[in-house]
Amino acid sequence: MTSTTFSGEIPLEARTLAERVFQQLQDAIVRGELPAGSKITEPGLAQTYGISRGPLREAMRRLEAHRLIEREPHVGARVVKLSMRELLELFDMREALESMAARLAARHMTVEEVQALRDVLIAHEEQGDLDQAEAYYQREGDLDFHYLIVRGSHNRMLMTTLCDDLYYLVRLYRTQYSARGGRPQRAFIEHHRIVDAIASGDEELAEQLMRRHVIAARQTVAERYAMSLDEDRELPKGSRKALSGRTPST
Amino acid sequence: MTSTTFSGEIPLEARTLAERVFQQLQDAIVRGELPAGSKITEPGLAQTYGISRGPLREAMRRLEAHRLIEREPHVGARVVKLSMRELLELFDMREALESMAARLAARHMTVEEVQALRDVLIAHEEQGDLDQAEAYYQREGDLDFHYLIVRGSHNRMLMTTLCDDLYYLVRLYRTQYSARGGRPQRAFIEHHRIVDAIASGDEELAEQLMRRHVIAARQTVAERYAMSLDEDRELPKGSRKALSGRTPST
DNA sequence: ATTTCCCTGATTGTTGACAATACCCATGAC
DNA sequence: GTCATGGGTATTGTCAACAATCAGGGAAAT
Repeated sequence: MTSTTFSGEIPLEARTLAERVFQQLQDAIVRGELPAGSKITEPGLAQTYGISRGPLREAMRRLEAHRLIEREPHVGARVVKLSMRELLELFDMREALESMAARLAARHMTVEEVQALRDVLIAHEEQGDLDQAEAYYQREGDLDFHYLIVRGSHNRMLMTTLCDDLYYLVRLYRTQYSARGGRPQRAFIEHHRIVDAIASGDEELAEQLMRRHVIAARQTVAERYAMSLDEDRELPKGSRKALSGRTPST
Repeated sequence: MTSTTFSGEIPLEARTLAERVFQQLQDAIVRGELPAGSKITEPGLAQTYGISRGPLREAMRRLEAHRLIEREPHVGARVVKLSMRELLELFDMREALESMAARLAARHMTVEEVQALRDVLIAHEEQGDLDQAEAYYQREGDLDFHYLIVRGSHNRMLMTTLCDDLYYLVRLYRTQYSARGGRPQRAFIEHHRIVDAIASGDEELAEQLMRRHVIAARQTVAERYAMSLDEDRELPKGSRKALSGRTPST
């Protein structure tokens, strides 16, 4: 699979060069092929992708707007490097927006959409039992769950903000901190409760459950970070492998 | 005042052409000089601003990312036209993000920042009493209030999303529907209560008050819209002057 | 030895021209 | 009269070359 199949919108095989290279770069960044913090040089990338600098610069402008790269005039661009502070900020954004999405989903989702949501949950669990090491699908499956809820909100602005912006940052973070899905069983339970609330049309409950779900994930990340700092203090010269292994799925 | 003085970030006199024309276009769209729905042609704008199409296209790509224009490949771009549905979606986004901002502001704002907030409120009220017809400053003053709270959240991601994206859409809506600030006295009261909650560090209350504040504004818009539809039905051939006059300030 | 200055190389910003695509309107067939 | 079809024109997409700016290193002065 070359393209992500994630963005929901049909790729339409990208009618324009700038569009295509934008998607390719977005994917490359999120997958870690372009490492976080690495410098991006226009002639280099232009040659790599076999295009001119014109469309490339337009693609970079879009990446900049999506917060995936950072530019400084006359100096250059680098792949964004999420600090822990920014990661926690991201969780606050998700708490606000996804809880709203859950409320709207409880209000607007059709029975077919709710069924699709349950199907994803089931597939997600089977995948998790089947091959726990195959974290890639789990990660995507997890985001697919959240993604379906956001779509269920029937709020286009919310959809683009979350799916086109924030979720790519989430994936970038998971790549950057090599975060494989953690605390799966608890997340599964929470997912089920959220779906039930949505299915029963209980807006207030759906919002509240999603809010706590995101908060719990945020807290786990914060605690793991504090722990990694403690380890660093105990082993002052030790190689710091930040937040490796497992971080919570949401 | 050429530049908006609103975006908070120091303009730095825009080191690059693309940056400058982006800000100019952003301002022109929000102020209604480029009418909503009007087509944008690249050679035309390039000549208008005296630049080449290269930087112009980069600026347009940024405007597209900020949802101020809409592009279709090989066809062209037009200034976005906010439908009532999208406007209500915008209010949902604001409810989610600004209530979060208010909570974070109650947690993080310094006493100096709270004082600046009170100063803006006072100036806002004096302006409102002084010259009620001078709606421009009132509009900006109102947004400045919300803007300061968002800054007080000390969450950069929230700041850019609200101040760089959503608030420009709010201003565009106000221009598009020629919405002069309405229900001022009630909004004033609500603003004061929000500030008091923030000053006392009551996160829960600040969030809740801001949420209701946005919801009230949303509801007023929705009611006025329904009323305008009724008028249209009573006067079937009548010229429909959508939502003219007064819409709520927030 | 350290600091300052300048110079060189490379990268970014900008431009104008060329190619491809889509809209518009006129022409013709039914 | 209405609809399909074709060419002309304007606009968008892309490219390669030119100008402006910045980073790094070396030489000279203190």
